[in-house]
Amino acid sequence: MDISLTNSATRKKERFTPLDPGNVRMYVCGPTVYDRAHLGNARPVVVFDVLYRLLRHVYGPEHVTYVRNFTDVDDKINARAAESGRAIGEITAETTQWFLDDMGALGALEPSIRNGADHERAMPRATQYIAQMVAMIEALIDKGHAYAAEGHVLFAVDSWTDGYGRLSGRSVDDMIAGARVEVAPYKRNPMDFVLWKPSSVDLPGWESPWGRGRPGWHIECSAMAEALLGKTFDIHGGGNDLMFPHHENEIAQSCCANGTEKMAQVWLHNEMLQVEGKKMSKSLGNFFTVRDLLDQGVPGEVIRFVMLSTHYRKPMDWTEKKAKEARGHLAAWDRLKRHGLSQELSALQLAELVDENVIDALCDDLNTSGAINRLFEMAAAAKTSELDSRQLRSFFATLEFLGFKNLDVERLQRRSAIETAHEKAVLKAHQHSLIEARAEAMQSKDFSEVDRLKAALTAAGVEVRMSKTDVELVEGPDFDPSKLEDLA
RNA sequence: GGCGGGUUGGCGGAGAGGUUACGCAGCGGAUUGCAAAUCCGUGUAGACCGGUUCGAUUCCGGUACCCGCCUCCA
Repeated sequence: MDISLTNSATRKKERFTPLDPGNVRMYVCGPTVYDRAHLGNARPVVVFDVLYRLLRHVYGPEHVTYVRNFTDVDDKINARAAESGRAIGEITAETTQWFLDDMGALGALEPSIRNGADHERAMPRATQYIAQMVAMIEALIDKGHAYAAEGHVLFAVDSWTDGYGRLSGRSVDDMIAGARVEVAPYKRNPMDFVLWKPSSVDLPGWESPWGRGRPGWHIECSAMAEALLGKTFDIHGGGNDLMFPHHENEIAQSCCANGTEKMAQVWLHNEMLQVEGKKMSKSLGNFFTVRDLLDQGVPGEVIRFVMLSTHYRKPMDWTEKKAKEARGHLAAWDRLKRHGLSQELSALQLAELVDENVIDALCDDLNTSGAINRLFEMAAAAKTSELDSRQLRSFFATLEFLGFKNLDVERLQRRSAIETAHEKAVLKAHQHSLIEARAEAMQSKDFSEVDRLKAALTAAGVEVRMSKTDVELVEGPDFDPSKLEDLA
């Protein structure tokens, strides 16, 4: 069961061989916490969640470490605090929890250290690693890769011309030619980037050998990755817009400070997300967050399905139509589950029931759309099998493995759980009267009473499904129980 | 200007050098008191120009068009 992945560093699909199969280590760049995650932010989370699940399946959950940071020191956060008058810590804590809630709704597992636990440590906050950043910057200065100037510390790209630009396929000369970088007078080379910058009293800052200041962007990932995963680890992931400069700079910092050849063995980058064929942007008015969709009644599973239906290295287009189709598929599978499984699968069963063809698809450079196609095949076979058949159990185990646990896509539109329970009892009563009425009507051939009940139920937003032997009542999105009160 | 990705049937979207992708929609049928759900069947492809080959949508080269990044927006 070999995994192959397209390594951005070599631009080739390569067989994945962990440095230490006993501890496969992956780092994914997490959010800067100043606002709700938008849909584009969700893509790498979902993509790398699938990879995490695959690695756990192949190497064992206790042999995989997945780290994803929260960057909670950044000028965007400072700006947000300044304009809102709120405390920075309040903003970052709130936004961090939003992120966890929203990504959890998408079925994403929380990162963890090896044993599937220790989520807190696997989601490090930049502000908890300032000391490690300072130490790394000092090492860079000692080795001649960085210099202090006017309260700043800068990385000297000319000190590492062999390595700098290798990931993104640019040379320092090329970049200078079309440079749009800030040309600060204290920079030796215009491409030099900030490792540390001075903070005025009104900005967050930490004491350092270069005075009170704060870290530049990039250094937090280098420091946290080293602290939690070591100087060289297996996989580093993120959106492809991070390839330059963020990842390029991370590599420069880590390799030069640690004296290593590589920061990560494999670099993975997902393509960007579009909305209805266009880049998502505030100016086009097609910008929305994951929470916006959830609030509109689009469940996380639908978002996840749409995300996984496009390969991670291709642009992914979010469209209403795709969301609608995804909802339809999940709803059909939910019906299949209610009729096909008499009980939930145990955790023990889950791992062994995961379909090998789905695993094979994922092993082939994370071919998630191939995996979904396999799901359709499995569903077709499962449909015609007996109650609790292996096909059915395997199908739903595989769905759960892929992060689709709750297939009830209409649930967001319904009332709270307590109300739902009450509604179920009400519906049960109506279901019985409908069954009786129909039985009578079958004899008398007078269906007026059946039609009356059915019409009333439909008007109240209940879907009435009649089969030869049974009557099923399902609350639809517009279900309003009050409309059933005067129904006899 | 530099770097990278893409172009498949009405739509979405894969794999494979030669055999049905699949899904949605459409159409036909079965089932059904009606309606759902479900089942069966079915048409439509591979941007353009060359090359390699017995044979390419699949490999190689070129052209056109589209898109992203290089602007701390993932």
